[in-house]
Amino acid sequence: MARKYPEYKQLNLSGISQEILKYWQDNNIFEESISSREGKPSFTFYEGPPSANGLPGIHHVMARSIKDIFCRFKTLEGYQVKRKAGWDTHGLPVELGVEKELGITKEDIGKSISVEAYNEACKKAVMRYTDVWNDLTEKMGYWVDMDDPYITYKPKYMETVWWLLKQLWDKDLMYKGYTIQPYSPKAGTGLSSHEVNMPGSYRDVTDTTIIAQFPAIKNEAYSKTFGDAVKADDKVYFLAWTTTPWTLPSNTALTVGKKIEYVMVETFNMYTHEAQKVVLAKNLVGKYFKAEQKDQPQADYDGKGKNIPWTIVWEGVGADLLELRYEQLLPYALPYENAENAFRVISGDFVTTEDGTGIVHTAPTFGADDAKVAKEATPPVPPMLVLDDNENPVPLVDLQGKFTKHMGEYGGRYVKNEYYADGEAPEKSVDVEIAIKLKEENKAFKVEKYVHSYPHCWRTDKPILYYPLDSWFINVTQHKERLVGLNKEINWKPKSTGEGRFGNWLENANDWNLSRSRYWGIPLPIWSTEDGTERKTFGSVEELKAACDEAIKAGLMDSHPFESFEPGNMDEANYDTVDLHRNVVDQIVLKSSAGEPMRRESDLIDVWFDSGAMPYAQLHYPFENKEKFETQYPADFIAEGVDQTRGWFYTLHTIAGLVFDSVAYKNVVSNGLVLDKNGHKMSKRLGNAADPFETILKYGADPVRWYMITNAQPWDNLKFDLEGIGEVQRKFFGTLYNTYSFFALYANIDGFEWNADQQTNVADRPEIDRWVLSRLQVLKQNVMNSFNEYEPTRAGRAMQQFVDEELSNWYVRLCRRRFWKGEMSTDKQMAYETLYECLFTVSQLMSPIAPFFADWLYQNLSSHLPEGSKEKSVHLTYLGEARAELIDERLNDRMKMAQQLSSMVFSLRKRESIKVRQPLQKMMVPALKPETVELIESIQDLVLSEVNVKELEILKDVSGVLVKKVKPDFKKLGPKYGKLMKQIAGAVGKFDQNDIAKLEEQGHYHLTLEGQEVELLIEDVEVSTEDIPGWLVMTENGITVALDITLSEELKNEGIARELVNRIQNLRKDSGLEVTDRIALRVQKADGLETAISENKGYITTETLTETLEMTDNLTEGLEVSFDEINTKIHLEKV
RNA sequence: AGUCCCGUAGCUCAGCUGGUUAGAGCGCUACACUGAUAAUGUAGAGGUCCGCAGUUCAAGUCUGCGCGGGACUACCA
Repeated sequence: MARKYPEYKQLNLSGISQEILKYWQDNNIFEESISSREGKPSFTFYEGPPSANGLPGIHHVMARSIKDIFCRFKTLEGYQVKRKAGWDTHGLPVELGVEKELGITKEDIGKSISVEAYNEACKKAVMRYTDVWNDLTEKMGYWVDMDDPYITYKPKYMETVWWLLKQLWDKDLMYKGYTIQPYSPKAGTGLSSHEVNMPGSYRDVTDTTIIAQFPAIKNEAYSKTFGDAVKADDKVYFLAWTTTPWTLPSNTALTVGKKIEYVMVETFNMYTHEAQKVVLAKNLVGKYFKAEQKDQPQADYDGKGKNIPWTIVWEGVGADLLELRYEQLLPYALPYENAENAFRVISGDFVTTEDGTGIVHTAPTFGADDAKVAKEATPPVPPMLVLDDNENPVPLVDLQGKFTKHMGEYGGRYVKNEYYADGEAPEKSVDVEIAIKLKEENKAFKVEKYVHSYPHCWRTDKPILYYPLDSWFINVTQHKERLVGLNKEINWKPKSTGEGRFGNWLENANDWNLSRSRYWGIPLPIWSTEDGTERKTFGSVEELKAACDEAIKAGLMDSHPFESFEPGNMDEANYDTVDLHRNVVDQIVLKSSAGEPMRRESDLIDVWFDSGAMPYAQLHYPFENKEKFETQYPADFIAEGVDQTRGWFYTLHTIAGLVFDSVAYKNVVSNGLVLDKNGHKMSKRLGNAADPFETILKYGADPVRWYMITNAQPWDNLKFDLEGIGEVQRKFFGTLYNTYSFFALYANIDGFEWNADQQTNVADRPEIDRWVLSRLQVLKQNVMNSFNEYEPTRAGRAMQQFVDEELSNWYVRLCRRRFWKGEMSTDKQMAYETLYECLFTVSQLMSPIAPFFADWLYQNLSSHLPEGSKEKSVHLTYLGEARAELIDERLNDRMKMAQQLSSMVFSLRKRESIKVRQPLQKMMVPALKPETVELIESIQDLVLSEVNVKELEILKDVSGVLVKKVKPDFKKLGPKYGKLMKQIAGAVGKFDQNDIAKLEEQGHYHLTLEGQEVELLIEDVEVSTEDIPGWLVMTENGITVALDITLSEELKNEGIARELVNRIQNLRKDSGLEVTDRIALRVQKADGLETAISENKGYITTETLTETLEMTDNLTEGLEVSFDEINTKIHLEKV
């Protein structure tokens, strides 16, 4: 007989993944899953481009599973789901990698290596790991079109980015500014706020901190403010704290809070022991002065010890201190302009008295707040900018992070020891040296080590500097409201990320700093005249080419970089003649309206702009694909990690909002982190990172995906535990595999063949079939709803529950006999059809999450079907709607009852140690309500066969036999009686059998509680039975079961027969017989065995497929078996 | 400091619009079953549902205040 349904020896999920993957590749299943939906409504997904410059981790499997699930599901629903892969190719990580490889630094670029060669190296490096990524993509079963990915360094992509910038320019949303920015001297670039806020960039560091003493200048204002508190020869200092002593030479102001209370304290310097008076915030006094020493006579101080006396000699508020002046602390240099306005006390809102002294050291060149308050003061406080050799104003620290020559003995030294190459850092950092110097000069009030968190460059790992840089900005602030409004149209999963995290972020959004002073990226398409009075921006190669033509005519340029480019020709070959990177465009000198040369603004744009531009740039919009773009914008769905909230999610949203006044995506899933099993972050350093390839190879992609999706909601962090995958493998996939194997085994024996057109009528099938089909349709509804609501966890868990509990451990278990017995029959046919349908539907429903196994299952089920009635893959099938007409909730109630009754009988058997193989005569179930009676009648056969009992009697209400119990229905009574509820419950609890009888007879019961009349209705309570005197009884959830455990001879013999059958079956199996083999059986005689066999001969022989059964006295061969009190031997052979 | 998430059995997690014995799986113990067997059934042990206060007849569930864990944002002088 031909086997229609493949049978397997064991489940090998990893093998299945590989085998199915090959099948997909050989048959172009992915391509067909898209082409077969041509003309159907499209569902648009945008792939967030990974950078192929680094290796993928296990968290990528998580993120990509989520993406894949919804794309596959929508395909099943009939949508056409195009998904183009993409690569993020620009940016600092690539550059730094290349520098390291070539052994160069940023300074060498353009000198020892040409920009062109450097960019070429970057281009090569960036795609280095594409193979690894593609490999993972395939092995994990992520379907995305990798043959034609968008690549951000391609001319077409870059041209669209230029076009977008031009749109912003035309809307007057771009401007050049000068701001204090996070700057990484080692990387040689400013960092965007997203970069500074990358997870892990803030780190605890120990710095030398100084409370410096700024000597007050004794002028008119000074006398006016302090009056009698100060004497002519007093030394008075303002105390200000800094964690960055290297900024002290750049100090140009002190900032106080107007309303903060300040005091002047008369005391001694702890290092020089000189007498002095210091000013600081009043409520920080306790932090620096010991209470015991307060108001001790100054004259008693010995000038050495630590018990320094102190006395408050003046009190006031910040406003009193404004415009006081002080001597420059470290006079290395003066601001090149308006130096007379420096070294004053000014006010600022941000001053607090939480730490420090309540007076803030202000260095406008190295602090964003500092620059702001300095600018706002009247007159403005100048920043410490000095003139370099070219007469250009520069700060006292250069772009490498070194002090300039203006800094005397410190000139040329790095301001932080971390910036030195390994082993070259001096023992004392400049911070420490400055501290020593200040101590010696009586300008340090206190020096100490301090641990605080400080941002680090995410790539170089070195601390960042805040540094004044020229920059181009996108004016986001202006359209903040609109962006917030658009965000409300987006369906966020989870909601809180959108409303809370992302929403708050938008509301506080700052202008987007686009500038990056690097080489490998998309150049700003802005050309300026020397003095910056005229600027031009280009939104296409064509425009730029025209401008070049003009420049050449004017003699500003010799050669034409786009000589052979043909405007309007969209061929790849044409675009291959263009390169828009710095090595080319920096050579372009254009002509201003006055004939002056114009050069390009030297910065590149933030790479985040590249990725945020992908909806447009992947299609080379608007130069090509206009119609296609219309149908694919905005995205229906995107997904990335929650860490992208301020990354890709933000840039997509901002560009869409500012340029198109639209959302870029309608639904977004932001998934949480993948942590190790102890809840710690995975990192290569700690060695707790799981390798995605190893994991997939070992377990197969499906269990990994299934585990990740079902273990926790995607947006909760996942505690990734390999044992959890093992559990999924055993419990879910193992069970489903067993169910299929069971089906295949018997379907092949019986020659069952699925035929969609010749089905038995579902309505005619047995209760249990209709039940499981009803459950199946409920499952289908649940799963489809869950997927449509972007709740994959719910969908997965529902399937798991169905397969394990309902299909395998209830349906198949109860129906086993239907498959075993005898020849093919209608009932068998029905059982096969039912089980087939369940497996088939499950294969479809699970395919988004477990694409390989689902397809394997589907193909096993369908390979024998005639052409035209099957698809090549489950992923090409159409799911269709759930068949609501098959759902019958009452069936479900009945089945629940059956399960409960069975479990109760098992429990009773267990209590009396009567094994299930021993048949029992009778069980009784009391049922008071007619519905319950009906319910039990409908499932009694099921229960009886499950628990091996011969009859079930339903005890209708026979007073005296049953002991009843009554329980108030809180939901009904609560609202009616409110506070009396407790008393009612107490009274009802005390009802005896007579009270219950009375309530049941009359339908109501009168109670007087706390003087209040209570009329208790029968509907307000639940009456149940609790006991049947004289029987073995159990009660659970209001259902009672009684079991007759007396064993007649007949029952005993039947039990023995069953034991024997069991032993024979084991022997059959051990002898390696097929389940269909027929046997000749010989059994040695034993006490009590013969009658048992003769009474049950028919049963024994059919069960074991025995042709001849012989009882002998002396069986020499054969297996010894013993059970109950019987010892015998059995022997069988195949006939 | 602010915003958001989380806190239920040893572990991983359910618990809908408040309703009176708080659930599942894994793990553990014991017993059974075993022609699906890398399964399965039954029973047992294991919970002040983070704490406190409030609203309510009734709170794991709603509100407030704390505590603990996490993510993010700002600042970190």
